[in-house]
Amino acid sequence: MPDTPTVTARGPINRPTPLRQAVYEALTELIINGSLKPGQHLVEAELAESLGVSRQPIREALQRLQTAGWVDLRPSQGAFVHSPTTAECAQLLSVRGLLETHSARGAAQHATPRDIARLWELQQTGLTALEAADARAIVEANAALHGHITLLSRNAVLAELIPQVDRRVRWYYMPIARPRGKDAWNEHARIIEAIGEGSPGRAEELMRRHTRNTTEFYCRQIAAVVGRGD
Amino acid sequence: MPDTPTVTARGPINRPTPLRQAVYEALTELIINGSLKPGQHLVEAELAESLGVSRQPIREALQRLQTAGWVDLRPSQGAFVHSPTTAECAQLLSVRGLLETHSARGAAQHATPRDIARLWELQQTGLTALEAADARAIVEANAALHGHITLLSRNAVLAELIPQVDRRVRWYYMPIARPRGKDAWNEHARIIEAIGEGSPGRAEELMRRHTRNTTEFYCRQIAAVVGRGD
DNA sequence: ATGCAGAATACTGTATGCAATCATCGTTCG
DNA sequence: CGAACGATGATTGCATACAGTATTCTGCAT
Repeated sequence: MPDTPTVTARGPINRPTPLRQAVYEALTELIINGSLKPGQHLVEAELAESLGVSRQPIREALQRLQTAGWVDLRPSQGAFVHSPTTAECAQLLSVRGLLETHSARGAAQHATPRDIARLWELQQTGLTALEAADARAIVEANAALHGHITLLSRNAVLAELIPQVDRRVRWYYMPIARPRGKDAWNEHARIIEAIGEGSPGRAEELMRRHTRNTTEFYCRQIAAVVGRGD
Repeated sequence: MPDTPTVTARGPINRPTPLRQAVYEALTELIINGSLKPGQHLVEAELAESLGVSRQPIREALQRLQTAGWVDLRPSQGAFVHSPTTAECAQLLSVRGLLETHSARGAAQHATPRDIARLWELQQTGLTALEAADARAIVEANAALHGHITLLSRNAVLAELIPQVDRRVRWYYMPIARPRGKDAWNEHARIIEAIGEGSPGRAEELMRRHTRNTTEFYCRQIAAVVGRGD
């Protein structure tokens, strides 16, 4: 590996991680895993004590949580965990599909053989998780694969927008939806092939169909859940 | 008008506007109009004194400015006005086109005759500004028209994402680009017609071409500016 | 003259304190 | 008995104060 210099270019880490960022991540985690339920009133003092910090980092984290759509911040009333509506979730899914379709096109235009190899690795990780029927690992592998495709599109704006949308989608659907299973990963394989061939149009179309399938899959599950009065 | 209840539903305003929001808006304005230049180091204490508030509202506003892409916040170093690259701007344009295309489709599905009438009003405002050759008014009318189409799509996620992208685009291009002129407004008219007919596919395609034209128009101007070494 | 080491400075990150506002509950009047 | 009013407790909004870190300047050695 001649491209391994004397100092492996680790990211400019070692920056003292600001407390507010740790708080931000802690709170998103608490929201995603359901410790903080939708609509719940978040009291700054409680969070501060619970996390062992002062109110200031909490407040700064809440600002970012609001713009990311995790909480609603009402003046003089405080923060409330955002309650997504069914309509909003459908919108999230359609927008995510749109953005991912675009990123697949970009990936097909910019990917190097090395990138493709990495995609196949991630695909294999997903297949392994699929065999083990490890739902958590499947979701994670799926996010990793889609995330890497976005990265390959070399589009900073997409890379910034998609995670915001994607995390919210996953947060809402995780409790009620099961991963799609083998079909999805077959579609992944064909998308990777198209990207590897450098066929933007083909990759775009395949991704469009893939996200459409995913959207329909989830919408059916929602309809079932809502239908039985849950 | 039977839908006018005893209490006209004015938005639940009159909430004491938090200082942090005023600061947020003041800073975006300062960035857009160039008082704060890209790459400039924003010192909290200076901003605080300049705006006559303490550092706390400044810090909270900076958090939101970061997630909105206006500033880069480096740990232990402070806030710097974001410096957009040419590549990033092209990406912003393409993503905006993507989102607006989607919103045009949604608008065609949901718009009422009353909504259409409003669109024609906005169109007329734009034409008036065009005749008066008032660049500022043209840009504003354009934003108003596109914004209303987004609103008609009844898609909260789009309504949340597009302004973020759009404002950054306008910020970067305003100093170097002139409005497109009559062509753009002819395209607008045809888009409104398609929305009025309730033809999602047609509205989508027209908007796609419109945004593509706009993107190319701006990219040519950039190339010209960069080409002459400015 | 130049490169480096060390201290001084300036700024950010965090904590705490106080005033203003909102929600809740008990009371009183119609 | 119901509804409006007022007091009280809790919570947010803002300001100030202190600690930690990065940058810069100065002086010295090479």
